[in-house]
Amino acid sequence: MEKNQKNERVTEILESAERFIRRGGFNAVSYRDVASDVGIKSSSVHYHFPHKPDLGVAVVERYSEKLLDALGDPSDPNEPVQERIARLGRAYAASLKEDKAICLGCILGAEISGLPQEVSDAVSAFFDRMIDWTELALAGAKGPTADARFILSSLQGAMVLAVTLKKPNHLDQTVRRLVQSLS
Amino acid sequence: MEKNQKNERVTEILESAERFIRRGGFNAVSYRDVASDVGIKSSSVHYHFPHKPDLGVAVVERYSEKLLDALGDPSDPNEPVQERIARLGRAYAASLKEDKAICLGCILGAEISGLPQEVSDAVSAFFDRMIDWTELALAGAKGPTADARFILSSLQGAMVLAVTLKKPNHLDQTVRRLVQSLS
DNA sequence: GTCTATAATTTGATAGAC
DNA sequence: GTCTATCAAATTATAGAC
Repeated sequence: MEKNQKNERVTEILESAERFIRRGGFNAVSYRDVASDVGIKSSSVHYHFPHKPDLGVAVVERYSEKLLDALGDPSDPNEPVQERIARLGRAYAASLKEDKAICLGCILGAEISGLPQEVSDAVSAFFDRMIDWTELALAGAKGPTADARFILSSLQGAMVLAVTLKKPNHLDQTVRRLVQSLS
Repeated sequence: MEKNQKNERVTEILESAERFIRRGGFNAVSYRDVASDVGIKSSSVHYHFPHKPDLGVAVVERYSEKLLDALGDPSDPNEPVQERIARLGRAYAASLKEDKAICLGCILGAEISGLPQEVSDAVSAFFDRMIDWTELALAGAKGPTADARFILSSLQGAMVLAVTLKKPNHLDQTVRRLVQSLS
């Protein structure tokens, strides 16, 4: 009953930090901004996350679990392969539209060589987990797009183009294209 | 003979700034870093580019012309469609391996909502030009991957995954996959 | 846990001499 | 064009009171 609520304040901080990062990258989040967003002082944020890489890693790990949780079981035998990949695409599309920002992994992946090591390691681990999920989802699927890395990186790129050109539909079209050529 | 060399110093500054941006994003470049990289003082950089958005826009525009120059004619009738797209892929792959950094458009596209307006406009214009080139290159090509935006965004995402997982080959594999399903 | 206060550094930017 | 000198603001981070 205590461990269950997982610390309310920490969650608020992580949610705020995630928003800032997803809009402008790791350098676009600051202790002051997060603090005033949450309604506390920056020193209080330092209490929970002493150094900035700590904050970054926690944001990535929380995001990773949230997303994989939402994706659910990749190998439900009652679900055709196409539907599994469509589900992956919908998860990205939903978060793109709700938050009007690209995937956390995508922006931090793009900045990877400028990140503190601990954070970049967490981002790599996130991608590894996404690849595992997608490989399971694909099972023995065939077709020109039937590759976990290809599907994932195409989705990442589609999000970048969607926000850059302000065409959120480009992501949906990409998902359709990827799914249709699976068999 | 004066206008031809286009100002040596300005070029050095832009090349340095491009390197910093491509490694860590727009906030990862600073007047001081660029200055010491080039061997001058930060105030001298301000002389050429008074405000940071000026620098950002100039970097993007130079990159855009450099890349489109390297790509050459998208509609040479002696060249099959597959070869045109393979050429596009090789251009990205070469710069990924040489500079060990992703495309400038990709990282700035990912950060787009955190950029100064002038810079984000320049990035959008860059993508528009790349889409134009690719549409011309595709002509009336058919196949599940025969779409300019799909190809471009898949390449962008492939670069992100390639640097994140430290697998530069992922980009080459993506190019192959995109090309093979064109007809 | 959160606050006030403060330190040390970095950043974008300007004034004025050469 | 480049320099020295300088600034105001922002940033990460810490010490200590409540």
